[in-house]
Amino acid sequence: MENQASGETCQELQAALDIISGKWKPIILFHLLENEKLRFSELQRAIPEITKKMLTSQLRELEHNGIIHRKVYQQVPPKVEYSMTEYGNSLSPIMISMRSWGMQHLQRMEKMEVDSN
Amino acid sequence: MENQASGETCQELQAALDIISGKWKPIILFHLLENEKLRFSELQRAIPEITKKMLTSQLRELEHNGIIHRKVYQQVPPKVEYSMTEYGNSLSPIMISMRSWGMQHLQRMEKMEVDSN
DNA sequence: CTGTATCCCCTTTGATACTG
DNA sequence: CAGTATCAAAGGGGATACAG
Repeated sequence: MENQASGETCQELQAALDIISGKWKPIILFHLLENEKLRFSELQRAIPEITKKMLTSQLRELEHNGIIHRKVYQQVPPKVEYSMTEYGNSLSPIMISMRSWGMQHLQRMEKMEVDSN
Repeated sequence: MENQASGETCQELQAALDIISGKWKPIILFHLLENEKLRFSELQRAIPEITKKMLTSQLRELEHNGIIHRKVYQQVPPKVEYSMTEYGNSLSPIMISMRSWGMQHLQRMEKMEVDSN
């Protein structure tokens, strides 16, 4: 027990990444951070390539992790709104610094393309 | 062209995550951020569960992205040292904020376990 | 020591149809 | 509208053997 598996040496890193990374989570979070509330169908329109199945599963995971809130209106036809929780909003600093790093990275890549000519 | 696919609406986020996320990259970066230089075999010992194949491929990707430097000593037996590049070190703020968020998240999870009893 | 090359499995993702 | 169920496809990752 005193000698942890290395995977656990940076559990915190993994824990954070498990929540925000993946094929769809970043863009879902992006939209929910920008929009306060979004219905299921609005998210689908915002992310046309995603399937219902994937959208549902990713939203469920985020909800389960306490990042987003799912509000169901008991009516027909159904209406469900998703929004960031207060806890979810605590991810903002990370998201912001990643976006700014990523932006610089994309510019750097672009520049390297050009320079290699 | 004026109407981007939504996946591209947050390209920066994806770009950053592509580099730091994955099954092995976080822990590889973790070790290289803490150790200045590490040989291939030292990384293997630090991450016992990883296979050579995976370690090699992940290091290659990080190198290709300019995050780490690979220094080969032309000798027999071979010796290769990996280290963060200056550019790679620019990831530090992100890594640090992710670790601290992750740490709080783990505590929160733990607390919720307890509270549910 | 520092890798490559194969082969195989298994999870993740996607396509599609169906439902309350 | 907001999902679920099912099945098929794809790709990542592991085990192992080989190589410079």
